[in-house]
Amino acid sequence: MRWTQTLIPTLKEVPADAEIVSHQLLVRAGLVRKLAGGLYTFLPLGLRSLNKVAQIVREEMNRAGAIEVSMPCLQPPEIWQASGRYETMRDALCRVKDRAQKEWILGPTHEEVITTLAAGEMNSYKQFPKNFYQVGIKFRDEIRPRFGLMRAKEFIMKDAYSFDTTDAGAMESYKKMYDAYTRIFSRCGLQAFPVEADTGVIGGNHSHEFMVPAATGENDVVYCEKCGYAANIEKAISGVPRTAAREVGPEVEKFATPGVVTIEALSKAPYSVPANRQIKTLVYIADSQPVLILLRGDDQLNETKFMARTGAIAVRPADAKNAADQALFAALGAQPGSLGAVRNVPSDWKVYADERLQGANDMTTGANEDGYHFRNVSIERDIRVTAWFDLRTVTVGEPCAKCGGSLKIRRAIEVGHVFKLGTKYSEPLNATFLDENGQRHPSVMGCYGIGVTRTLQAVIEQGNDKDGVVWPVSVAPYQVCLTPLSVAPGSAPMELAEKLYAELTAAGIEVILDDRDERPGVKFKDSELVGFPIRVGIGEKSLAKGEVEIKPRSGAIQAVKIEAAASTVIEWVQSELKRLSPQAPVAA
RNA sequence: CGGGACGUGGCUCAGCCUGGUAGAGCGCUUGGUUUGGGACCAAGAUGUCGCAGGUUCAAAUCCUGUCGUCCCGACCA
Repeated sequence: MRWTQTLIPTLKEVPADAEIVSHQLLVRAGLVRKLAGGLYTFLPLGLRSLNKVAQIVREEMNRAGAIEVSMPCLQPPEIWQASGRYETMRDALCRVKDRAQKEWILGPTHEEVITTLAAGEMNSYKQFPKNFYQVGIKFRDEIRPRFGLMRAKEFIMKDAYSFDTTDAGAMESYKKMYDAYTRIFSRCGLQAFPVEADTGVIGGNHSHEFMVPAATGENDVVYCEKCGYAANIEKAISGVPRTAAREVGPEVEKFATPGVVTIEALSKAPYSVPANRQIKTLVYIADSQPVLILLRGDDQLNETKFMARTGAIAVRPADAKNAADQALFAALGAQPGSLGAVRNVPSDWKVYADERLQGANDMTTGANEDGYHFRNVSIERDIRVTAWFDLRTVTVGEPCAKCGGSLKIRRAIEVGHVFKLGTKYSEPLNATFLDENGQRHPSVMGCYGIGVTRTLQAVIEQGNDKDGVVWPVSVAPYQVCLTPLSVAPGSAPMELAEKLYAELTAAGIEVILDDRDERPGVKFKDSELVGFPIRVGIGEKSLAKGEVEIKPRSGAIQAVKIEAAASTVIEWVQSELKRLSPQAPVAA
């Protein structure tokens, strides 16, 4: 491709609406342009890189035995009602109406569609196992799209769905995808690692996310360097000890704490109750029902755990500023800051307590009377706890639950997610098969997603420097940029550039020839901004010495004899591709 | 949905407080000089100052509303 024949609108200045470096570079390097919030047009170079990620995904999915299909974006709401997600994912669904005012859903994911297909076509155990995948557009009504392609209203996703006859078979399918994902991200030059994850509204009972470490990521990952434990903070557990039991105190005692409405205030003089001897009482509304959540004063609630443990679909904290919620505080008898669960708790309210409080005594908590607290509280003696769960958020430095090592936390971008679904969709949508004995069973499913557009941006987020993008050769829009410093037809640099272009192209190398009549500085800066992995500089100066200049994007310029230029470039590209290919190939 | 910031030429921004002629740099067009790290000179084109009301003799500027964008939170595969 010649530079002048495509469209590469590079920008010197940082776009005002791009916050993180990968988003800035996507725009500055002329890869994408925004149409509206969360909606992007892919320009020629951006599309090339996107397609390369998609191609790597396809190759590895095929290698793992998955088969490609293509499903409609426009989906009937009926199948969403059947699975129950018409309600549970309601807020994330983009809905449209046709001329007859019939509602359609712009698919955010395709479990319902593929399961409907399987229900019709996969009726015998002899047809199993199968793993269907597609690469296509997904729609999410994101509350707040941000960071360019990272969280968009419309994006490209690879989604795969496996169907097995047994749980063990489903585990095997899961493992194949897990391995394929490892290979995919490795080939994209990404340092991605799997972590244990919550299953959210997708459902199922076993799940890993593939994370790319990045300060700008939207996820916190808890990990242990000693044993390799890693989990999304929404799921992570730790080995923190339970609250130390003390000698059982006397009766609960009320004491005045005028104006004290925070854990911190109570921990200071004259009260001096350490946060770890306080019980924090939160009022939540879970699926329209008020509940109390008890945590130790120095712990934070993990809402994802709360939802996962209780099965709640919609939860929110009661809001003292919300008139409707005031009735809840009135029922308890106090405002936030003086709440507790020792008395005044309506008998139909569930009280969930974090396991760290099990057996705790000599605790202090709100008295459900503004300006008063109780001390000498023994939680099992004085509080009606409906159920004990792990509800707290892990913090840095806590002991690993598996090995006792010190846990760390880092930010990361979620680029892939694998789920073992079980029969969550096959049962309601009647995806059943007959076994050898003529018995009908629901198929055992798994689902596996990769955010292709997000992966592309993650590659940039991980690969850049002050001059621009630093692409891995596997994902770069072009592998080589030929930069003749004179483009006059018939000039020596241009003649050689044309010759190298033909040779490299014939060898299967992807080349762009910068045939713009621009000054050298402009061409060098642009090639670095766009980030082509290798640049061949062809100017009168080096030609006079019988040489060209080969400059890897992240390495030093080297002078190479003209005769050796093409072979040097070819070898370099091939060795880079080999370096990015996974060490241990998986058998098909 | 709550909090905050911002909407001025294709891009980045100034001007607004204190109302009165719409500006700069980059980019673009033309000509010339340049030509190994984002050149220089000259000439030029490009704006209903997001939109709608209001105040005023007069509004980019003040007021109200609205739409959009970005950030934080909430929320979220």
